[in-house]
Amino acid sequence: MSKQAEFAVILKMNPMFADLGADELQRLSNLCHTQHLGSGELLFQKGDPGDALFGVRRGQVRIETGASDGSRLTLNFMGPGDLFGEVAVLDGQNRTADATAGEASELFVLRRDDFLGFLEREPKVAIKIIALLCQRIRWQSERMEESMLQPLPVRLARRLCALAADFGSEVHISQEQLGVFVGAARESVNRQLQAWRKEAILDLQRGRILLRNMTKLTAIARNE
Amino acid sequence: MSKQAEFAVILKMNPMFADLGADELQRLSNLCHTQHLGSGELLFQKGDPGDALFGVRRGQVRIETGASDGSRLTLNFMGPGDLFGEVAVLDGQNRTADATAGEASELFVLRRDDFLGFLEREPKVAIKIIALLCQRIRWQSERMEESMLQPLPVRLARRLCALAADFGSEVHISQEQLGVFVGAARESVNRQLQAWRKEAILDLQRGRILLRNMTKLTAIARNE
DNA sequence: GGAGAAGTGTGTCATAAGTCACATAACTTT
DNA sequence: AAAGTTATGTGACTTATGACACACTTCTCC
Repeated sequence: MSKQAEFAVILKMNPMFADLGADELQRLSNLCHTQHLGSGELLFQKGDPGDALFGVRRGQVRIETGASDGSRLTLNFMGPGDLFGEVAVLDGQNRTADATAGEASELFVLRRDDFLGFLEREPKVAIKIIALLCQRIRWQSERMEESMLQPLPVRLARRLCALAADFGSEVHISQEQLGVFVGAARESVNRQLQAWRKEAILDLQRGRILLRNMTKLTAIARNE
Repeated sequence: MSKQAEFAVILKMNPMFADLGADELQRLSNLCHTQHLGSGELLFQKGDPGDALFGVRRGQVRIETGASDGSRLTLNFMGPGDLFGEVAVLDGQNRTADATAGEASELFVLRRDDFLGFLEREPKVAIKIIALLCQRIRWQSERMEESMLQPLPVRLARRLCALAADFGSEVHISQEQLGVFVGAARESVNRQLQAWRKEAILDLQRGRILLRNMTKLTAIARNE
């Protein structure tokens, strides 16, 4: 499979591009480049102009932010097939976090200029993108309002389910970071996790959470 | 001033269209129609296709939602110069609330089909709209996360400031509705308002709040 | 003008979750 | 292996806010 075809598949997996026709997708993929990163190498940092969209071909990229005390908090891991920077490439705003390679990686790169040129030549695609952004706005405003009003156990269960979808039943994250994710104090996170451990829903290790009973966890996430 | 020129001014006032050039704006305004509504007349209801964007030329339109118990909650008032349905016109999704005329009104109407045709002819405008939608997404995710984590007094002060910007120092809203707005219980809203009344920040009347000291209120909203 | 509805003011209580404080456990570095 | 650092576990306390209950006031409509 050609590089371009591989990129097209990644794009197609992303909701933002899922609606595009095969021909449109192919013309778009033709604009991509690739870039190699050594382990630990910086891809971009907070404040850089958002001049490209990236897809991970192999390796791993960590999206992290430097906390005020100098420590770093990981916001997300991007593995093969993941796409990031979709919004930046559309509006060109500065990056709001840093991205570094967790291991030697190869990325697909779609430059903003190329993408905008494409949209100008294909206004029908631009309109599809507009519709998708609108959906995202609606979805966001529904979810955010709802989600932040949910009690902590629900928010926590949802986050764990989301992480499980990406990493399987062994989630590698500290309770501190989990707290940042769900907007709660570390201690509260710990107490809830302990309660679930006693119910055999999960097991805890230093820096790791082992999900034992996803059925119960998703039930809690649904807040029934 | 022609009808179209009047509509162009309204569009220009909205962040979504503020970046458009005068020529683009003029071509867009030429697509508008007008529509008259009698007092109490229904403009659209929840579930209707979002097939147009509206601007209020004169009168008042209430955006409201039917609660499950049959009572109605007003989500917003749109007065002369206000624009609503911008998102619906872009993505065509169904309306999520009802709109009825609070008094005899005249509206500018920009139909979705006309607007999409315009975007197809002017891809540069489509790209500007995309950038604006992206901004809105970023803004939303920043604000929502931050906003819901703020204590009640801050959320309340922010909402009052926003209402003051639209209606001046005499805000006509029930404490119940205010509670819905900020996601809090009516009683909690009342207690906070009482505290502010004692500090001479505002005065309370049935269905009305009179803002006396915007300086203090905005200070609270900034959460300093 | 009387009845009922809608809006407001307040007391009491329960509870979720934050904060602080400290103990313990697990990794790292030298 | 000792020392230091980071992560986790837990108790005690505080606080904001929701829930319920009820009195009181102001509107609306026959």
